[in-house]
Amino acid sequence: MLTVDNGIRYLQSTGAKVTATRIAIMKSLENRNDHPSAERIFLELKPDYPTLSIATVYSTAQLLAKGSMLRILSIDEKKVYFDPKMTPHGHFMCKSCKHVFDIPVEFDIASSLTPIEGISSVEYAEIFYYGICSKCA
Amino acid sequence: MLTVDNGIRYLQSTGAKVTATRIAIMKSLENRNDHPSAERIFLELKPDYPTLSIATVYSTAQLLAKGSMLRILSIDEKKVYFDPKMTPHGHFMCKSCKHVFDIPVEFDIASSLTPIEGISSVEYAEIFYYGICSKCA
DNA sequence: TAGTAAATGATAATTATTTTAAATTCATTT
DNA sequence: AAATGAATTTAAAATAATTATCATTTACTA
Repeated sequence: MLTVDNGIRYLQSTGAKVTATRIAIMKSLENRNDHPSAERIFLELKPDYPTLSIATVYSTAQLLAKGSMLRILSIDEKKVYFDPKMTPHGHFMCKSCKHVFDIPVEFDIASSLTPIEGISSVEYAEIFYYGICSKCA
Repeated sequence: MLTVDNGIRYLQSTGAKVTATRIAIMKSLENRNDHPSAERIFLELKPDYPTLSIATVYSTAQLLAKGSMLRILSIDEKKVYFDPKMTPHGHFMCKSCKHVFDIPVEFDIASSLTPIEGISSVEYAEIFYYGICSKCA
């Protein structure tokens, strides 16, 4: 789970530096169950961190994703969404308003994949559902 | 299934025009089991259709997707891939070489989703696996 | 086959993300 | 506590995929 504490431990374990900016980004991500874009994180932090650059949001997210503390969803062709909730679940995106909902999944997706010719290793899996949400219907 | 004949019937059924360009694009997509990008289709057709514009590739693909003759995969955050194989299956993408493999799926993904608060209708579902392919391992 | 709405093609515009290079900051050593 | 060196941040420019624009062409209907 992504918490500031876990994040700091992860950074230290890899020799990366624990900076105020990284802590701020991790803090804004911990305990969320929505799926913010890079810009949203950037805008939320901007008031308190006026010198924050959006490039740093992207690079920190990639760092956290590498440590499995964050998932970067390519559920939409336009932009990427971050998901700090690392327990297994799927996602539904409303094609109209682009809102992303969490979806419970009963089966273990990644290990539902039996060995297949040409594939060496599976890191993770995603289930994406697309449709229309109640508000947009 | 996307064939030129089915595509023409679909276009006619919606009142859309059956143009030489659209037929060419459908022809290049029918019977494929790879996952070409817009640029790939464009480059493949360019020699025979020198005036083809990539904008037309995109718009025709969207048209075909609307008629469920094609799926537009957002498996990668960088670009979109077209998949003319409409029988249910999942996809694996190698994070290194970006190659996309078809993956058989036993269960019916879209209907595995029980009614959920806030969701009105589910159009389709995707399972994406990410990892490393044998060539890149 | 003339009229008309739709499609095409070339190019410009848009936008998310990455790169670059200089400036800053962190962690460590003196 | 100051100095050092490497990693990080920032601001801006670069990149690249997709979409919008609009003049021209085309397909279909009457």
